[in-house]
Amino acid sequence: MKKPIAFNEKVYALVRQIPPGVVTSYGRVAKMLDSPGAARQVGFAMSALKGRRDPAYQDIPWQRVLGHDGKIVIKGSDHGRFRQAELLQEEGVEVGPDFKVDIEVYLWEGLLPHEVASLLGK
DNA sequence: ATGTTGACGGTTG
DNA sequence: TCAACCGCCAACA
Repeated sequence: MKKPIAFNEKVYALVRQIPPGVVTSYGRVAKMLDSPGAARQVGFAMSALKGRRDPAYQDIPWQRVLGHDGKIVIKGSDHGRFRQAELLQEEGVEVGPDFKVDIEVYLWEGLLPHEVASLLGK
C-alpha cells in the first residue's frame, strides 16, 4: 500500500458520482471520505481542476459542490460564480439571486461508507 | 522538515 | 442577519 490514492483523487472520484440535478457540500464530501475536517481541502481539489487539461479531469461535475448552506462560495472572480450558477441551472437546479441553492431540496443523498470504499478500490 | 495556502465550516460578537 | 475569527488538513514550495 505504498501508493495510497491521493486525497484529491478520492475527491474527484466521489464528485464524479454526483448525479445531475442535485448538489452536495464540501464538508459532506470530506465526511464521506472519512476526513470530517478536510472541507477546505476538498475546495482546494476543486480549484486545482482549473489548471487541468487532461480530459480525465474535464468530466468532473464540480459545479454540484457548494458550501454547507447551499451557497456558491467561490472566491476570486465573480465570473467563476456566475459560471457555476449557469451550469447548475442548465441541469435543473434552481439558483437564487444571491447565488444560493435550496440544499434541502436539491441535496444529494450521498454514498454509504461501503460504497465509498468500493469506489476507491477498498 | 517546516511554513504557507485555500472554491470550508462552526462559533462568536 | 452579517462579518470576523479560528480550527481543520492535505498539497506544495
